[in-house]
Amino acid sequence: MTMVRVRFAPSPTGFVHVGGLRTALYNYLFARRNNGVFVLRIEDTDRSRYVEGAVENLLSVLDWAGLTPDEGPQQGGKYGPYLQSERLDIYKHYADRLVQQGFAYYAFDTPEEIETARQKSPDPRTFKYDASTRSLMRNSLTLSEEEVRRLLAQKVPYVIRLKVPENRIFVITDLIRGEVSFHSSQVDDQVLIKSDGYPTYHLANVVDDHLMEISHIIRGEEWLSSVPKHLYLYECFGWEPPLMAHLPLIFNPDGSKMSKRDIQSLSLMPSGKVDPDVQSYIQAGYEREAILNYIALLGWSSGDDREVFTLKELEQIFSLDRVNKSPAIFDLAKLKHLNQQHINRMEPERLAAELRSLAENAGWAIEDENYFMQVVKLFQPRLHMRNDFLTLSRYFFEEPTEYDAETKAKRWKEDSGKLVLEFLSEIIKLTVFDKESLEKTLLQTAERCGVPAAKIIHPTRLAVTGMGIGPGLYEILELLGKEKVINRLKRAVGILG
RNA sequence: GGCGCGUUCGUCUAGCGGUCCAGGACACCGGCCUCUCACGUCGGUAACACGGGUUCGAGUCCCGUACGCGCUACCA
Repeated sequence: MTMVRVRFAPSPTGFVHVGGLRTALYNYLFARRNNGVFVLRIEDTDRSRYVEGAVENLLSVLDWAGLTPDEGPQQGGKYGPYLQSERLDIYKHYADRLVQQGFAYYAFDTPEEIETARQKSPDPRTFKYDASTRSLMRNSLTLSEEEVRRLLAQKVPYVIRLKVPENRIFVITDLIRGEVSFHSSQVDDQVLIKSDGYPTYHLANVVDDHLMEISHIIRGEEWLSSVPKHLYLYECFGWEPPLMAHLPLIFNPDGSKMSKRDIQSLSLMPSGKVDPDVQSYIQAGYEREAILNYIALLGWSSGDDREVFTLKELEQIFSLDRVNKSPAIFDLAKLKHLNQQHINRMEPERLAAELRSLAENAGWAIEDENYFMQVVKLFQPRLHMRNDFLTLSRYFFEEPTEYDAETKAKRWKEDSGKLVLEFLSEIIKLTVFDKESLEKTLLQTAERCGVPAAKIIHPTRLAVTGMGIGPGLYEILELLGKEKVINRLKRAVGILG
């Protein structure tokens, strides 16, 4: 059994796509599950699409996700370099080898000439540079040897094209889709080396996957159609192709492809579209584990009824044969649900640490660690997003300056001020200020005044927190402490009447 | 247009010929819990694209149609 080696091979286009992150995740999980190696290779062979900082961004997102490569531009490895732009001589070497062996040829046609040929062909829509047309073009198959030598010597721009044979059937056994076959008549003489000397994806990919000893290719379905070219390349080189698994695509809620252009700024789901940029979700405050968990579920399921998984758990149970074939639609509601689930299951200490840095970044001064911890515990079960903590728990750190108008209208009645003062006069006497005695005191006060407990509870909550929602009142009061509670009640009654 | 892939509740999915008048999750609706909001819990609405085969029996296998998506670049 040979070593499992997989790769994530993104091209740095400026941002990491949700689908790209899932591809990285699946590769990572497959490697971990099979004690294999996870390779990161940067496919930066398109100079026209070069984006400043794209590689750094990619690296930082992977790092954030915890999908650390075993080999890659940062960690190195014996199969490097891992940036294709640093491997140009390798591709050239292999392309030349194909030309020498007659599997590929030089083509000198300019884009304009090809366009002209297309227009003059019987059906411009189906025109291809292939076995049926290459004899009409300017290439080393139609030109004399001397002419070819002369053109090369004169540095006339050229590309190297793969000479795809006629009447062949290429069959792959995809790990997810089963057998898929293609007739060679539908594949064109793919450019291998562009006129700028850079390789195309197809050449670089095949060469690198072989040289880096990749055992399984796990990538998006958009690549399925180009597999025959790749298979033929492996054949020409005399190499064994890796096993392949083509993943279903991820779409917008309206069924369209997730595209960066669909999104204006950060607003999610403007019109049946969803932001494809992973960075947006990070910035929006989603939990790392929740995002990974969610995208893992887009195209894969565990087989039992469990859906909430940590990365570590996924590493144990992920398998390619539970990946399905049909495309998935990205659903923010489910992401949010999983986000809440992950916050809920987090170790309180860890959540506290996360929330503390969040709060401190927002300018909060946290003096009492233990107090902060108690507040966090109160809110953990009711946080859907960690950012909500800032608005929901603020009254624990500063006195409310405003009182929610809606709650005031609904809960603060004629007698509320009086009842709150009654309650206040009782709790002032308390020597033990815990939730049990507070509850007992409140209930007794209510009974003494002949009103339902709710008539005191709600106004008190509003007075102390400024809000109508939140954790249990007695827990809030206990945690705030006697002094603050007394001050706030007095102040609120003065303001609310 | 050509080629390829896909099609189970609104969404993610389970299902690998009978145990499926189709199960789970999100969302939605209702109940319980309860001082509120959540959490939790109980229940409800809701799907095998269509048409032919094969078979004693099809969501499950085959063919066709429709629809969707991908590829069809000197982009990946």
